[in-house]
Order: sequence, then C-alpha cells, then structure tokens
Amino acid sequence: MTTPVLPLSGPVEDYLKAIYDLERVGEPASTNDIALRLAISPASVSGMVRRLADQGLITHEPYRGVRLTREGRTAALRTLRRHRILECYLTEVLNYPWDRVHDEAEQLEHAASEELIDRMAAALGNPVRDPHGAPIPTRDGTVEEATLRTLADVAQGERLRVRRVEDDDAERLRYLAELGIRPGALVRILDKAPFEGPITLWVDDAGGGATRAVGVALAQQVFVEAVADQ
Amino acid sequence: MTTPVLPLSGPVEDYLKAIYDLERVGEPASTNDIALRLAISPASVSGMVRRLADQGLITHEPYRGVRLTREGRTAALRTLRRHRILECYLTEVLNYPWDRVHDEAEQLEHAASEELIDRMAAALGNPVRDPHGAPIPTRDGTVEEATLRTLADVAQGERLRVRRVEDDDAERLRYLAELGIRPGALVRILDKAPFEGPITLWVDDAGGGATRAVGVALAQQVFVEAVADQ
DNA sequence: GAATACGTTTAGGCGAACCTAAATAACTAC
DNA sequence: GTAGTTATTTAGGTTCGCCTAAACGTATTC
Repeated sequence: MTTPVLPLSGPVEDYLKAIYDLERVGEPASTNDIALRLAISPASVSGMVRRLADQGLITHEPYRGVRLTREGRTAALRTLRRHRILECYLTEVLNYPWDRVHDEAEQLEHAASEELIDRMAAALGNPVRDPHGAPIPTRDGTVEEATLRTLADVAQGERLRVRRVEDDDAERLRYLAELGIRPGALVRILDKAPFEGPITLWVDDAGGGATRAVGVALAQQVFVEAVADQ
Repeated sequence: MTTPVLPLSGPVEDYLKAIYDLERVGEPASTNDIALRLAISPASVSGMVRRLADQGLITHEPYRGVRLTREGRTAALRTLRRHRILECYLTEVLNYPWDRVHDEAEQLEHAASEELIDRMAAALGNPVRDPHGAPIPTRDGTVEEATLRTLADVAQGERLRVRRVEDDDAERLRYLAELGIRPGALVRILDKAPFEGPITLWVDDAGGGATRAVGVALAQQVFVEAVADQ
C-alpha cells in the first residue's frame, strides 16, 4: 500500500515541515505557532489548515490544534530529507558557508526531484546528519529524532558533546561558529547564573579551548548529549 | 546604471525565455507562438503580455507581436545562464543522463540563487557551452548566439561538425544519441531525397562510423557548421 | 459567574496565473 | 471589395495563497 506521491506546492510543503517540527515537542501545533513560524497571519493559517485537512494531510480539531496524518508526516519527511541532503551537498561539495546553506536549501527543496536528491546523497556516501547535526530521513520516510537536551537544560559540571544546533537563523549560526559551538564540539558547563542569567562554559577547541558565556535564549538552540567523563 | 534585479516569478521567467528564443529567429514573438511553446491558451498569453509590458520587460504592439526590452533580455539571459550551467553541472558532476537534464534544470533554474550558479560554474571551470551545445551567457548578460545552419539546410557532400541540438524533447535526444549525433560529432551528408525526403548521412564514431538516415523534421533540430576538408 | 484577554475562525478582498467562450481585428482568397 | 479563415483580445470565471477586520470560543481572573 504505497501512498501515491502527488506533487505538493511549495507553501504546502512549508506548512507540513512547520507542523512536523512543532508537533515534535509533543503538543498538537496551534494555529498561532504555525503562523509565527511561517511569518504569515493566523487567519491565513486557518484557511490553509482547512485545505490540508481536506487533502488528508493533517487532522484538525477546531480551537485545539493540528496533527499530521501518517500521509502528512511522510510528506514532511520527504521535504526534510531534501532540505538536509541539499544542506550537506552545498557545504561539502560546493563549499557553501555554514550560515547560508539553510536559505538556499529552503528554496531548492521545492524544486529538486527525488532523483537529484538521491544522486547528491550517493555522491556524499549517504550522510545521516546535516551540517547542523539534524538527522536525515531515509528515502522510505523514517528518522530517528533523538530527544536531546539543550544547553539550557543541563546541570553545571557535565561534560557534553554538541549534537545539533537550530539552523534557521544565519546570524545565530555565524555567532555559534565564532564561539566554536558546532556539532561534535565538546563543552562543559562552568557556571549557570541565577534568574535565567548567562551560562558560562568551556569549549574545547583545536588549540586548547576557551571560556564562553551565552544567554538562555541561545543555549536553548543548542542540543547536547552527555559524554562519559574520562 | 545597473538594472535592479527584482526577483521574477517562475512563470514570468518562462515567458521571457520563450520570447527570447522565438525572437532569435528574427520576427517579434506572436501570441500564438508563445502559447504553443508554453502549452497554455493564447488568451492567457494575452493577459500575461499586458503584465510584462507594464513591468517594462517587453514592448507589445497589439496584433503585431512582442519584443523584449533591454531589461527583459538581460532577465531572459540570466535565466538561460542558470538553466545551462545547471545542465552542465548535472551531466558532468552528477552523471545525469543526457536526456533528463533539461527537465530537471527547468525546475531548478527558478529556485537557484546567483551564488549557487556561480559556484557550480566555477567548479566546472566556467564552461562556455551546455551539454547540447548551447552557449552559456556570461554573468553580465552577453552571449554570442552563432547563427548556425541546420542539417536540413546544408548541401550534399559537405563535411560538417555538429555544434548544437535542440534539448527540449527527451525522446528526441535519446534518439539522436543513439545515432551518434551530438555536439562535436563529425558528419557528412551522403544523400538528400527529394520532396522533403530522408537525409542520409555518414556519422563518424569512435569505432569507425555508420550510415544513418533522418527525416527533415529531425534534421532541423541539429545545428552544424562547415569543417575544412582535409 | 461575569469580565477580560487571547487565540481562532469567518467574511470579504486581492493579485497571480491559468481557463473557456465570445467578440474583434487582420490577413487571404476569390 | 466582400467573405471567410485565423490570430488576438476581451469578458467572465477558477484556484491558490495571502491579507485585514470583525465575530466567535476558550481560558483566566476577580
């Protein structure tokens, strides 16, 4: 029972991606959240939500939010796969700077054919994570989305490895790169100031390492996992 | 005096490309020809023509056809550059089969940024012709569009080099490849049957060569230039 | 439980890009 | 030069994806 792959419009793909991402937190995606994420008015979202529900891509309980159907989820994952493989390809093959791949991939993901994506993936040796650490769905629509803690959640003292950073803001990415905070980097929290204050951490680096301080908002965009002390 | 590069929609870019191509023959592009080429109704073309004229991309004399303005032409050439560099990249780097690059490039050309195109071009050593022999416009919007004769125009006996083939029909491309007719190939016309009859020719090939026969319609899609006898 | 605040939906509109059907202009043939 | 064909335009309509303003539900607070 293969779902027929009818081509979806660019906007529809964007909605599904946004809903997928919002839903990942647990709660059904609210109209308002979708609107904020896509930078369009809530009223417009209401309209599109009706159409997506009609097409069977989401279920909608009025006033209570939206959930992807199985069909909607695989469509979202198809787009996500395109996006992330494009990001890999742009960085690794075409030497795109870290902070600019997202926007370019955002455009191309709606135009690239499945064949192109597969050829790019093959040329890269079928990567499993994109340059920002996000896992790449397989062709048949599965991902292991690890539930990672963020830098804002972990306790002082823990040794951590950065697994993933949010990629939707170029400026933020540039700043994180400056700090040496990128997937794979090893960090340790030295201090967390009270009242949502700055988090001071040690960032291992090629030439030794450095002390850095970040605010909570930024720390929440950095996903980490514990690393065995040694 | 640099023309501001406001982003054009996909359909608009397609219209400009089509008009550019039709105009190259000499005559201003007619509503009907544009409609045929884009596979849309003449009435729709009338509507779009008004909008393009309003934007200053074309001039329109009612009932007499349409011409690109300088601004329209550079916009067309920008799109054409994207298209052709994409074709090069897909063939040379990603090993796309000859007959499938056109359609893929047709989609991507509307989404790819100037930066991506430049990076691809650089990776290829700034090619000057695409895989079908079409010249690639430069970044500043110039091309030397050689006025070539087609296989249907030349006399019996001449030694010829294939310079370019029309790329807009995948099946035709597959067939031409089968016959060994691709840019760079050397051919000689052995016979032209009267009354628009088949054209018999000798096609040089790696392993010696072969005799082939093609109809006039096909011959008109193959552009050639004379080669000094030796 | 009434008042308020906030989130959501409905109503009504708009531009882009297509369509069909009907009207009109231009060319062609007799 | 009139008739007929063909090309072009106009008129009116559709869908998609957005908008603002107004109405409506839900949750919260006193």
